[in-house]
Amino acid sequence: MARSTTPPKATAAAVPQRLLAEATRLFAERGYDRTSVQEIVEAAGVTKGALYHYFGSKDDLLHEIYGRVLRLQMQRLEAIAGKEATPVAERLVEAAADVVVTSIGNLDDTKIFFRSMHQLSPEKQKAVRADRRRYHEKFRALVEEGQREGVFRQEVRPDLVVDFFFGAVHHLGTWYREDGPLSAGQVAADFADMLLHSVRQP
Amino acid sequence: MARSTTPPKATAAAVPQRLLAEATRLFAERGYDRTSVQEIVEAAGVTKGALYHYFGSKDDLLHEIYGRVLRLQMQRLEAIAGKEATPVAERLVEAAADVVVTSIGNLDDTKIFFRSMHQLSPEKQKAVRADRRRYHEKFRALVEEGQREGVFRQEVRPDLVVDFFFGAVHHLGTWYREDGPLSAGQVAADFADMLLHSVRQP
DNA sequence: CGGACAGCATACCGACCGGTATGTGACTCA
DNA sequence: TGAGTCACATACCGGTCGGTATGCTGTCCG
Repeated sequence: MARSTTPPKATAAAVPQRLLAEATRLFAERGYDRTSVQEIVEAAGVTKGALYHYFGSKDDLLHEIYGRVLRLQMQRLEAIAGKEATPVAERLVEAAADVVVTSIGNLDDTKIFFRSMHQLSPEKQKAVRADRRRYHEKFRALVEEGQREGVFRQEVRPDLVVDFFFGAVHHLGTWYREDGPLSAGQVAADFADMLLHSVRQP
Repeated sequence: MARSTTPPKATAAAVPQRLLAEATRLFAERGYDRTSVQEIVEAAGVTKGALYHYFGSKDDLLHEIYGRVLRLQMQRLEAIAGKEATPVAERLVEAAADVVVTSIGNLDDTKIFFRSMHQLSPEKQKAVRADRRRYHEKFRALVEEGQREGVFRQEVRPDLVVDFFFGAVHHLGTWYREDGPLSAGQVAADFADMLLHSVRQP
């Protein structure tokens, strides 16, 4: 790995990246349990020896996917929530629309994320839950900030707002079709609009 | 089956009901693919012979669960949506709150419902999707009715409202805990409230 | 130039898993 | 009373799966 940055005459991408990409595709399509490691390595054009050279187990692949999603979303949320010059209602709308667009843009990841938590080993599951919790708390903080400022209604429970909205986001993986009539931006705008109306002072 | 309506000295309930109950519990806990028929029959106190006497296959059990959920929810929605004397906004709120309470009341069913669609055979999957579609259409009709009457905002897409809300409902199976601080009624009231505020004229 | 090691490929294993074929006792009915 | 059938139990099967042990080859370093 250290002698040449990227093999010049490789098939397409480096082997571990190819394995992860094909695993993502297959996990999203057939589900984790119904995808065999044999199918993954065949799709990537290698053998099991290669997979177990780079990954310790099948659910290491899954854990990688979860880590990728959480890192990306956490980073984007932090960037948006941190704009202290922007009114909180605008930041909430922007964060909501952004997570919808990003979830649709990586629809395979979204499908996997909300369906395959239980297939992780207990320790990895715990780690993922902790990260997701931190993410939700950051999102919830926006709602609480809006309530303190008086722009959002006091009677809604911030944690329920978050669970409500992210239920809808996770569900995207179930019904959204890339070739459907709605663009990611349209869905994002409507979802963010509904979220805003559900919390702001009438 | 015809000679005695219910065996008086049976273990607890009739065998097929017990099988379905244990299967539901196990599917919700470990997932469909990670529950073996051996585990199901052991939990029910019988053997595989009994299971395959009453059910054609493992995914017949799953299909039964889906049918049970859809029949129940469709029936309840029809009862609520049909109250023509009640204003549409009230009917929407009542239907929304009811599906939340019912989903929490049958939390195992809810967990299974939103996770295990892909484990059904293609034909059964098609049938379930068709039923769920009819259910969503009935719910969507309430939104459209409110828009025609002018009590709901025109700019929200009714189908997106439905996908938004039922995403949150399905997600209940992931985060709601029976022993948590929130009662089913509290969640139902808040969810219904958020739904109403997200669609009604300001 | 010769080990050492990374980067795979090959071959193989034991543990299930869903499903089936067959047996068997209790009960019904003619 | 005996033939038939329902309601299961028992035993078994072929196939698949995640994982591993081992072999091979090219490259880099000393």
